[in-house]
Amino acid sequence: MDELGERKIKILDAIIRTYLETGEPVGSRTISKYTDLNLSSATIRNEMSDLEELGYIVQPHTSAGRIPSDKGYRFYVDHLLKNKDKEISDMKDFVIEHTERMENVLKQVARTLAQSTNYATMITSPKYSANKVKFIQLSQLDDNQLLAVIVMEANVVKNKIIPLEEPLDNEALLRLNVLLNSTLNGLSIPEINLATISKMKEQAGDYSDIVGIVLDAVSETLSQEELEIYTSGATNIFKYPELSDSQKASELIYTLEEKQQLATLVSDSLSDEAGTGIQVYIGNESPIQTMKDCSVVTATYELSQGVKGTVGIIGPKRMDYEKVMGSLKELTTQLDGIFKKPSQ
Amino acid sequence: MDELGERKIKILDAIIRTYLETGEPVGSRTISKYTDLNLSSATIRNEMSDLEELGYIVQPHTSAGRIPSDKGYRFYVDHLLKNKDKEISDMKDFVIEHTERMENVLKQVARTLAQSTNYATMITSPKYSANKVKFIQLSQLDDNQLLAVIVMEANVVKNKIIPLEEPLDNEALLRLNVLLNSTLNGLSIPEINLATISKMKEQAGDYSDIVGIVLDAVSETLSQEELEIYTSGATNIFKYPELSDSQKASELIYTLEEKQQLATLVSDSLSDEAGTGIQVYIGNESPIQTMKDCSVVTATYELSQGVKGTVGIIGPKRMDYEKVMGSLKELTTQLDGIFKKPSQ
DNA sequence: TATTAGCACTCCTATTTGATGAGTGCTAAC
DNA sequence: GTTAGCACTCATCAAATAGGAGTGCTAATA
Repeated sequence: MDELGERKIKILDAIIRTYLETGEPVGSRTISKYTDLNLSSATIRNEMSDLEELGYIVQPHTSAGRIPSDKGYRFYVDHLLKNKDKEISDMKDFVIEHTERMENVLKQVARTLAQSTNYATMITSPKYSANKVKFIQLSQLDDNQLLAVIVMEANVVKNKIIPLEEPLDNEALLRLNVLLNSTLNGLSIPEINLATISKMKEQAGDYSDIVGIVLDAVSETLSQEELEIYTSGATNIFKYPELSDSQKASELIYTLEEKQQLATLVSDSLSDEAGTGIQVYIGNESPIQTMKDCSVVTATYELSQGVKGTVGIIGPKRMDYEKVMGSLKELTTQLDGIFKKPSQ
Repeated sequence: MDELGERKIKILDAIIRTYLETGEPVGSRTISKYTDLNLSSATIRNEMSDLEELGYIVQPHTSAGRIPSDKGYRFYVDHLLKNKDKEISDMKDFVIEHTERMENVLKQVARTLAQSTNYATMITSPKYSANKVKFIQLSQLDDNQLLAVIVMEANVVKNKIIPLEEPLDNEALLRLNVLLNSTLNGLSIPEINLATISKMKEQAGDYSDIVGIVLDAVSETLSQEELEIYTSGATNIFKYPELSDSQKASELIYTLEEKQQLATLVSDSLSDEAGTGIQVYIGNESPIQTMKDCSVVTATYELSQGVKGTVGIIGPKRMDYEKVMGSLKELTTQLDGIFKKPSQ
């Protein structure tokens, strides 16, 4: 970091900012005019030569201007980005009806974010692992089907239909319901362990096998922990020529469409370290191979009680980091409010 | 149709089949050798000239071979396609776990179909409008929230959380449950009309306002009738050069990602006319503007009792119609079985 | 010593040119 | 009615060419 003098830093900053705008390699003459350093292009050339040797910029080919390397971007993001608190005004299109199902809210968030940033976006459903069981109910659907309804603290409702050999009588159903609720309510998923289960089976007496089936279904349902991922704006990548060739575009869009790989961005991002909850992956820093020519910025949004999700933006390396990080910060604070009301 | 003699038809057939394979304009010499007509290229040329005048084929430019026009493709699909009952063997990769939630099954179907055809695919959730209410249950979630669970005949479960001013006592809850079930069970959505509703409110007595809220919620939930559309294999279009340029690819993928426009393919397809339930849109025949360079083949799958959905394949005009239509026919019959088991 | 002007050099990009070849349309002969 | 022959068109490709942006180096300058 200190290997750079103040002047070199200014020049690097200028190079990167110019490149972010134009996407073209930037030459010494441009910098000479762009900055207020009042230096001739020749001097700039010397400095640029140094910067290249230090690995902050690279030349796509001899006699071309310079473009930032991953290291350059990294330096820019870490040290040069002024986190001027973005005018919040232009982010107010994040007014989202929060009466809808969560699924729709998340889709809408992804879409809005994609439209306002012109990058591809992703958002995951929140992880409820720390969430507690609030209410369980078994009902006799018909002679050989049982319906289990499970409600978690955050009002997330899950259903499971359980096939049955023969119908349960009313009394048994009642007993099971009481048993399930009294035992499981208030427990989070990791807290439902073998001991709890065997104790329940014991108490169920004649119906222990049914309890077994039900418990299996319940735990299966709960631990499904389906990390839903929603993406939007995949086609925005066509706005950036450096990502638009068939090969790259196809791979990238495929990754966004198939989604599983995106999950790797989540776990990393949830292990938040800095204060902001914002992570930036530049080029090969990303765990996803097909995104080596992209930058990915992820943020963690947190609802109540450790219920966390991830929202991310995928764009070219020369993305507008300032705007993106501002948008994400803004969004994550807003998301908090959106989920206050009951939703499925 | 009868404007074409037998020989012209044979030549048109040969042109189209050759073009489907190669994607290149096909010349008179190729046809002269390819067919068993034993005609010289010169004769073929004359015939091709006629075919062009009649609008079945076009020349991309002077001194290029001919490619089929939309009219040509249409003729091919309507008259030349031998519906040889495809060897079913190679379609057996449609083994799908049917224990999963329907949403996942549909996603999986779309994915599998995309992989096996190398085209983009879409599938809609089935329309349950003709489906009947099987079971309704209200439960007291906590002091000011009611949980409504509605199960339809096909075991589709819906939940709705209803905010409440003050808790209901147990007896009232019981009465409401009985009332709801006895009145609504067995009714399909269109059958729940104003008369039914006002009658229910009457019977509810003191709780008529609560019944109102519940009914609103129920009907809202039921009529949500969200036509979910799932797509897959969007990036397959990059396998066809004629669709791969940035502009077209971007528009197409956007349409597939945003999905609403795809709904227009559904309503049309549901108004089935031919016996097969398979519809083919060639180029501009499609209601979707961005698909003017594509062909779209849709099929209607029908579960029990008028519960219908649409599955479709989007590819280049020179798609393998035989294979595609075979796959769809095969798939729609198989889908029938897949949903037999309970699913959410 | 740091800066700058000047210049040769590199190499990307766009444009031109010409050769090639596939394919056609037409005419005349079979 | 069919075919051979031939002139013509036009996309495609490769090589050649010119232009220009930008560099690195050297020598002069403050």
